[in-house]
Amino acid sequence: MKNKKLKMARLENDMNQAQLAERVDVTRQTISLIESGRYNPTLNLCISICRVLGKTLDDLFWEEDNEES
Amino acid sequence: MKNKKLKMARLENDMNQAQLAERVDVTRQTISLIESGRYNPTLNLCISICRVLGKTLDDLFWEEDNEES
DNA sequence: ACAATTTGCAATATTTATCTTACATTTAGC
DNA sequence: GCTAAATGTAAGATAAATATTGCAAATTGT
Repeated sequence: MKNKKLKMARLENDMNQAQLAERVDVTRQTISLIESGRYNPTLNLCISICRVLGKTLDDLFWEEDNEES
Repeated sequence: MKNKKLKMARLENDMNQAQLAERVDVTRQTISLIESGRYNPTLNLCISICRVLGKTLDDLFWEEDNEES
């Protein structure tokens, strides 16, 4: 389950993975793996990402249990 | 920085730490340390907690940068 | 098509979240 | 005040998040 919202928010902010990674002080691979849904990131990292991208946790990391399927 | 919101949501649901821990499949200590702000939990754990307590990530784990001080 | 940039991905190493066990402290009922 | 339940906390072990390096694949602009 890829994290499309994160990728879109990043692109809205005109950043590539490397730039976002530097801003939140992780490696590019970490960002890549979060976007591809293969990492289970730390809350603090999620918050840092949200702050940089001007979003909230719900915006980027929350999914309603009743997402229209 | 304690997580008061989490503790309050837990009490609203009439649960003690042990019960919440069992529901989200971690140990009581993990819940205790998250509430006391000493743990940096995993996103998936945060989401599990939210689901059990009927809250969202923003409800329990987000703080506006401009919280009135 | 070519070159440059961006992204995906794999193996190994390091750090950190979480577990296990156990005990101390606080809180609530009686 | 006593007792039981709830919570705080600590040390060592384990699992998982993240780093590091390097290269391959995909994307973009020319």
